[in-house]
Amino acid sequence: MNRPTIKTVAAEAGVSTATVSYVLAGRTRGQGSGISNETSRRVHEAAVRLGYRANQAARAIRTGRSNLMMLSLTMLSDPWSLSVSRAVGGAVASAGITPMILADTDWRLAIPRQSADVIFIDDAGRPGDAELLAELSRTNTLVVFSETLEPDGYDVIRSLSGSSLDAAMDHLTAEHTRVACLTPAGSLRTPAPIRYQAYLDGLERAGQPFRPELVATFDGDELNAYQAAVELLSSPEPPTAIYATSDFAAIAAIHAAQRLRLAVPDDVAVVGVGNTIQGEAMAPSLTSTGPVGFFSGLADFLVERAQDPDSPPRILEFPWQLLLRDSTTHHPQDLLYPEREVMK
Amino acid sequence: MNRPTIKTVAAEAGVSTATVSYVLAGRTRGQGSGISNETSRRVHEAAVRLGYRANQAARAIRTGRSNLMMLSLTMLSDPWSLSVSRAVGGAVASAGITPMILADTDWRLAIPRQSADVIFIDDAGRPGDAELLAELSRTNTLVVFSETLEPDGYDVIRSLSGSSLDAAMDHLTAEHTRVACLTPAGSLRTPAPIRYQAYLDGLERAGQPFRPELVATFDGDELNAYQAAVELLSSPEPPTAIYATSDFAAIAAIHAAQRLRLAVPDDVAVVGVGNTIQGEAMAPSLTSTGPVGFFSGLADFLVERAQDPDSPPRILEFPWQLLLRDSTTHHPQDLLYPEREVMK
DNA sequence: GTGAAAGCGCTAACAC
DNA sequence: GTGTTAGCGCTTTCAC
Repeated sequence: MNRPTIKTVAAEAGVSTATVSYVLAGRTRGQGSGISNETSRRVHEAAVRLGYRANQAARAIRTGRSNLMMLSLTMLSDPWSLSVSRAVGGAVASAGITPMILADTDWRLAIPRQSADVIFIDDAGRPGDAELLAELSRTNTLVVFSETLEPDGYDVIRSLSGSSLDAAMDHLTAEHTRVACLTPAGSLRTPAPIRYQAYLDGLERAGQPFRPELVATFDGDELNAYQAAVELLSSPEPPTAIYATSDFAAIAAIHAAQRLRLAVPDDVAVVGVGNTIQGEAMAPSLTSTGPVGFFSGLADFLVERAQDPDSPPRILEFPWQLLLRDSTTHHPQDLLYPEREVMK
Repeated sequence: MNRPTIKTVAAEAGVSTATVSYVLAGRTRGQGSGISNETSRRVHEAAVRLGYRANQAARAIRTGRSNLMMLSLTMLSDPWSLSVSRAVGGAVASAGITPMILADTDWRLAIPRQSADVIFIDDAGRPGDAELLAELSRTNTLVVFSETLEPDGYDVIRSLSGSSLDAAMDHLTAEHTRVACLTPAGSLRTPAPIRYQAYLDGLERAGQPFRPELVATFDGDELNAYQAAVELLSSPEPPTAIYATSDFAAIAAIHAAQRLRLAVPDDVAVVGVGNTIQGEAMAPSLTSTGPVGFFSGLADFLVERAQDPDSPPRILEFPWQLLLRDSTTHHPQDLLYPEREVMK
């Protein structure tokens, strides 16, 4: 399967490799001058006849651009990841960029082995990540989603969840005295991640005690979240409300409740975090807090960055809102609790 | 951000580029001879100090191998796609191959622009695909999932659903006289895809009439499937059983039923196709038909093919079984209806 | 044990 | 209008 090269095509068309390169790049050469229609036609014909397709690696080495965008998505099954993929897929279409997903892989190990014009990283929060990212950004164009990092050679995408998480907790504690939390096991570290901290703060604001038995943790994906929720809801004194630190966990909690024949929201109210389309579309629709315009904003920024790698690193912030839906209230209102506007 | 090259490292370590290449490849040079420990140490130190990382494009152009596996997954949100991703992620780990997902994109357009050591294509059935794949396989190593294509320069992965789909329909028609079908809109073409044909055949075998109003179609993903199922189940004379041509559609149908306060399986029984982990884990667990050992078998084969691109194209077939679970029967049995063994 | 050098396929000055 | 040519960063043969 000896692949035809630009040389083969040049020979076949009876022109030089340079001409082939120019013709196939669709460029008119030099200024003022161009390539004759006759030559162009011959080259195209030869290329088609031979089944020629440019070697991307060779092009990349020469131009320094791969026209690749890499999305490192740590948990692909998370609806959040799927939303990112979908939004990016739409945004890149016209830009000649191909988005590739690096799934369920630790970017800390994988990035050094790959390259792309721009790399999006969806989880950077571990100790040491700041240094590692600064180091990697010397040789890669990085866009990092993080609620805590500051730009340092790389861009930071941030969604300001702060007071909307508080609003979510207040929404629950206003009517419930047994509010549980469903969160990844890693959340219990100190200092607590912002989403979990909001749970602790919310209880305190409401003057409610912290009960360890109301904190359910899980490792990994929705199946484990589901099992954790089943256990939580099967306990002797089950919660009447669940604050889940992600939409997918909240969705798993609702499925768990339905499995146990508990009515949502009557027997148990559920709120998520992230405001995903999946939560919005499920039944009952999921009350959640999330950034507005986040996915399309992220996608547009990634495309912009892929095309202009050298402009100074930026920070992009998205305001969050609490969106009340059927999983916490029977009478869906169009009420939003708008966050102060912090878009920049 | 001038990236250090092998040259930079060579200068820093006071050796030649060839030596650097050998040291960093971890190879002992020539036969018998080797690289002195001292030199090796100096090179490694220099590489670390400079933050050197090999340019993959340059390596690819030289060796003809990218160590990349491309998974073209047409509908990423489909649990089937996630299972493929997960299985492959596990299988490649030790082989030094990085799997990249090309999501929600038409491979017919995208493949010519990219390259990888091996490319997996998950939907090839359109007219003209056979020719296009044969053409592409001249310059790519392809593994194609298809129930109809034959190997032709590329490998074919096939799951033999045939009689297990019949078993699924027989399972429904044995107890139901209003069996609906939930399937993508594209299925209605002639000739009918095998999964939809099995519905038609099943009705006929049972001597039941075909009722157009019991065929619900949808475009795209689970949200649309969900809506189609809601409509179907809200109709004046709703079905008492649904044959969905995929697990994700079946899962959407169960959610739709739950939304409408219909009990599964009492008010409506549901079977899926594909036997995904999501269907197995949901509540009620989903009766489905699917290949056994498919995902791990596919993943292993992809890795094998990535490492040995030149052995003759193969066809890999996986037998299907009907797995009875809670979405069609109240007393989950461990009964399997084993397909005749056709594994090769 | 190590270095020199060729060349992978492509692009972009520059020459004519 | 088109051809020549110098590399991009890397691997690998061959010479020392």
